[in-house]
Amino acid sequence: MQNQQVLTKNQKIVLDIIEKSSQPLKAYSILFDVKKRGINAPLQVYRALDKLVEIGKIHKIESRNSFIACKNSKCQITKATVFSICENCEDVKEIHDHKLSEHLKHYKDNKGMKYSKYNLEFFGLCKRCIKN
Amino acid sequence: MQNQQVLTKNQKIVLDIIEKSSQPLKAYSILFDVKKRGINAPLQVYRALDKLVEIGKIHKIESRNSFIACKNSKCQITKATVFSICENCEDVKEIHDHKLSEHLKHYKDNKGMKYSKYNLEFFGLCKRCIKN
DNA sequence: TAATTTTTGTTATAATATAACACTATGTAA
DNA sequence: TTACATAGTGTTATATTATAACAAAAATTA
Repeated sequence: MQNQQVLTKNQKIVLDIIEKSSQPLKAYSILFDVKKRGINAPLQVYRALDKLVEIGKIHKIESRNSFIACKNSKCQITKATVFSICENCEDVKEIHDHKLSEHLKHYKDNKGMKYSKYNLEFFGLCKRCIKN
Repeated sequence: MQNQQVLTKNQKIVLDIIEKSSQPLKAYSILFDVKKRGINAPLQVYRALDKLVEIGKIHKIESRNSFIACKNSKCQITKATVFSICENCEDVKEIHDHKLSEHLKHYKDNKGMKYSKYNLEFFGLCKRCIKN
């Protein structure tokens, strides 16, 4: 199972930083944080990020160029992601909605495409930001 | 109606390039193309792109940092976009699926978020690339 | 062991996007 | 018409995001 794969030193360091953050982090902010742990160059971060995305430990929030840990350790959702993003405070949460996933997973168009992956981002205002 | 808004010179030039392309274009490739028409700097392109996205004439493909014209001139879909992307040939198409849009439009989570927008990108292989 | 693959570290650079400022055009309202 | 506000322009500089290329080290495999 790829999700149980052994991580290398750099991959662990980067994952650790991301998992400790409740919110998505940007590559260069990760770089800043990991400099004290011996990672010096952007490429070292990007390589770790690529791998972590590939094995489903983290996801990329495409519209924000940032990375968030996948809390759902059991199911390897590397291929089907749904996020909610508050456009005011930039709070991001991963959504796990069975009905929605089923709907998307089984989506077929009439163009003969074979889908293997999707990414959905909802934008709006979170509870807190609606009030203020 | 904002979709019938009068466009400025730069906005028209940029939109024209994007509409003539069947595939999404990147900002700097647009810049290259419009240099002969008097647009010299990235910012001029990005400003036009921002506006065109805002009024729904074009959409940004977030995972590709590229821009595609909205063919659907009647409905101003600035807020609800669905794309299919071939990971081999990078062919991108906008999907208009009533059932899917309805489903997404009415999606509610239990977090109290108020959604105003979404973007969905499906990835896979197109008909042609499956064969080859 | 040797061969192969993966990861690392490093420097340099490419690609994507915005800040700041002065100026111009356009719209609006007295 | 004038004044004011708003939106767009042109420009230079710079910030941010991401990858190419190469040599060396580590891990894997046969």
